[in-house]
Amino acid sequence: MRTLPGFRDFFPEDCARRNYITGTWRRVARTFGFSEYDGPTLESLDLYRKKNSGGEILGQLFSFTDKGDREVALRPEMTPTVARMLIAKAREFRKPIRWFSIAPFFRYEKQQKGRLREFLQFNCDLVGDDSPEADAEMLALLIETLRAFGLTSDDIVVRVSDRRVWMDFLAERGVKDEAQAREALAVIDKLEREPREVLEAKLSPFGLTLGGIETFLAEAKPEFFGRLQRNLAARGLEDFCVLDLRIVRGLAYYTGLVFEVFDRRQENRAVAGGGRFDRLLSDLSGGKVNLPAIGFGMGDVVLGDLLGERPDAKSRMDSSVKADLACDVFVVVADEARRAEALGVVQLLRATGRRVDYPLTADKVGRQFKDADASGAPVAIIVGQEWPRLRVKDLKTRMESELAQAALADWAANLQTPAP
RNA sequence: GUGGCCGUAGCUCAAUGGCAGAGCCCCGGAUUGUGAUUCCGGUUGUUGCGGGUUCGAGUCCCGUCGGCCACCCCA
Repeated sequence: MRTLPGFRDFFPEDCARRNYITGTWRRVARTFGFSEYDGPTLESLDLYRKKNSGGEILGQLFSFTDKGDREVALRPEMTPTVARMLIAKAREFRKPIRWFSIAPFFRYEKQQKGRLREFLQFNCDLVGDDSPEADAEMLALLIETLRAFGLTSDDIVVRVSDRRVWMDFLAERGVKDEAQAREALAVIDKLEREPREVLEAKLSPFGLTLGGIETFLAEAKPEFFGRLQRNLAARGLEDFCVLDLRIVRGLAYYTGLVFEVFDRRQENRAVAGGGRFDRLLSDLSGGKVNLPAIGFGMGDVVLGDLLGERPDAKSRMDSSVKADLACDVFVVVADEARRAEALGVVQLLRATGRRVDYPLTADKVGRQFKDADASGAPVAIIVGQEWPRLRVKDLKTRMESELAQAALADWAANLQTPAP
């Protein structure tokens, strides 16, 4: 009895880790004025077959026929869903639209490090503005999100490219047909991975040479990148980005800027990726809605691995996990005859919003302190013979003081608890 | 989907073809109102699963499932 391959159980500690990641995503997106939205987990298979996704995603769909004979698929990405939502109500929202979502996705592929069949993804989209400043704003959001986890420009890098640069390059060399250009881009996408001879062979049908492309890669100084860097420099974020025209990305709908985030040591897969899709909404709506858009996705799997590997980021995550799992107060029932009073104390503390644990049945005081320690509570309230006075024990310093029962509500209101 | 390596207690691992073990974790105890560390005791196994070879298989062979890595691609 175990989970299906690529699917996960979330024990409390795993859940706390997930809460840390999703909570950080949500917090940063909100600081950029983004609103949260969501869509259905299950979609019509047609949504992905309309060849807007393309690439491998179609082959990785978790799809089946439902009891009503509909062909359906668990969503493998958010962009088609958000595109449909935007098309449905495009006129209702003030532009540019700033939306984010945090949701589970499914892809049927062989699981390995950084790749599961169910994962969470943070999706951010900026719709209705095609300016380079909008591009920079999205990269800033991406970078700030990673910074919020304690990652620095020594840990990660955003490799930035632009498909328009390549389209111009190809057009100048006679590759003008769009389908052909797309095939050529697929070869360029493999520059890092395939041997030179194979690349040469694949490029020659387009009238291209590997040498020509390498020269272009080395010498090209596209104008867009300088503008992007100046915008990011004004925010102090310029160290996070490098121009890397080798990034092309597999999804078919990208039209301009494209980017992927990697750890500097290149030990993991891409942490996040995205780009500009200025024609997707128009294409999907048959021209009814014509809004440019840029977006990115960040998965929880590679990010989680990376956070565990970087000491600073890890200690940040660990302390959040600890705070998430801990109680605020442990009530010790030192005298079983005072259990009723102890329950009153528990009730009062909980009413103030404190997380409270206590022994459900009679237990030795020594055992109770052990449990108090394990509960993670920084402080214990001891209810016993001295009632209506209470003893307050700081579980770290082991110092005790006395508190009148009548003063308990005020004491609880002033209790400092670490932010989760 | 293709290839390589791996699969023993909840976890980390040990056991020449010859009685399946250790550490950690967990639970209980060390004269009844105070939790570090310590000491004592206890539970935990269809050796992933199914066949085969052998007097005898955790160990060798075949299959299968699962995991890791690479390819493919990407969050």
